[in-house]
Amino acid sequence: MSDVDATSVAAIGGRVRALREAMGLSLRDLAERCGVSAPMLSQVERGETSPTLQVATRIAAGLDLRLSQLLRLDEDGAVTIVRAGERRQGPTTVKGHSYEVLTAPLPGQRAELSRHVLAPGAATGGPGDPPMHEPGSRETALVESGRVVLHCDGAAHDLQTGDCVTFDADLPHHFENPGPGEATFLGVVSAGLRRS
Amino acid sequence: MSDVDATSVAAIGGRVRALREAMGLSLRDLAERCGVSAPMLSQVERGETSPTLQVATRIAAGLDLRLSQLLRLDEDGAVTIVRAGERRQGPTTVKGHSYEVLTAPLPGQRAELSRHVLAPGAATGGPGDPPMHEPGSRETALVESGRVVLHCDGAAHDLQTGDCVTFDADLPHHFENPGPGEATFLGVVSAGLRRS
DNA sequence: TACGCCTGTACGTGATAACGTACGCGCGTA
DNA sequence: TACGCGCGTACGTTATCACGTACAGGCGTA
Repeated sequence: MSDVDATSVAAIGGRVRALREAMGLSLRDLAERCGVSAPMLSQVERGETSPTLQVATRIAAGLDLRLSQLLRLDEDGAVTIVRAGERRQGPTTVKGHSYEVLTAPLPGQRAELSRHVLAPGAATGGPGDPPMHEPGSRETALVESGRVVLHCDGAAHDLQTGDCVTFDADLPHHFENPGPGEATFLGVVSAGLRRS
Repeated sequence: MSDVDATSVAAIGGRVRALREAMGLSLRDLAERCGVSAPMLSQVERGETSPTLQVATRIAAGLDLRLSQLLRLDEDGAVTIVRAGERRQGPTTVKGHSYEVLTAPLPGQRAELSRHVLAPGAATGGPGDPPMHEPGSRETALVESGRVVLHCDGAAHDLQTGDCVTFDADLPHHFENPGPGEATFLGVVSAGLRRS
């Protein structure tokens, strides 16, 4: 049992005890309600053993909960906030293009949101760039201000402020700003087929 | 193992196999990712055994999920039917809230982008609303202007202009604008994970 | 003060989870 | 056609879950 697993098992155990006591039940009371023995419940509450999913489901039921609800009480990750000042700045490898990633770099992240700024005449890349996204990725871009041209798989698509485009991100693509003003757009990249 | 428990164990097993195959992984591939043996994974997927919480947590992690998310994919209530007479009239179903969907309503769309506007004091829904997204859905919201409070699964999260939040969209949630000014935010909803 | 009851935990035992090894099958290629 | 590889599952063994029984401690009451 690794440290992380141990923490998880112990956390749910403490939670079960807290909920049982809040309901004014003894170990034997809860045992009767959920069909799990009292000594087993004691071991679970003290973090001494990891119950099977089947037993854990019955314990949760005895507490008038679904198992997913019980687990959620001690999980992190259901809500993740990135404050305005915490955004990750992307490296500026191309002159006139800067971007920042707005979403957290977490495994549970299934869509990455980023904002790009293009100076007049600048582009996010070039025609020869290889695809930067895994197979099956899709991208949606929303032009917030200015004018942007999407080059995707050899074709050019002109986009005005407010326009929204979705395309296969695993094809060679880049954006450019024909000017005359600065252009900004939001990019939403969804994980490839392997991930969804 | 009672009938109900057997159904639950078998259900999650089928779900694990569906997700693993959708990710293009073999049993040995997933075994490496999550630190559970391949024969054990095979037994779990075939419903032959009930894994402990500790092992189930590791299996979920190998699928880039928290265990509660994995469980929710097969919980009752996953099928949501909106009867014709119950259809929510867009765009303004709640006073002071209006929104527009920015992405095209196409089958291949894996992230739906929408912009919401909330007048001071208005909300996108209420505490009693059922979850409107399928199990496994995730949502990202970027506050463009004003101040928004996300209520998700009973907890309130305060968001200022420029803040970005990602959360489990299959949990009961709604946004509200405490005022004093108008608030706008972009919403990105990623498709759920169900494969059957 | 002593007894009975309730409570949580220790312990022994049987059942089963979990692993490592090996097998069978199918497919691709030389 | 034969061989090697990848894949999923069978099987034996070990570790641990899960239970039943019993113990220890505390509390209330006669």
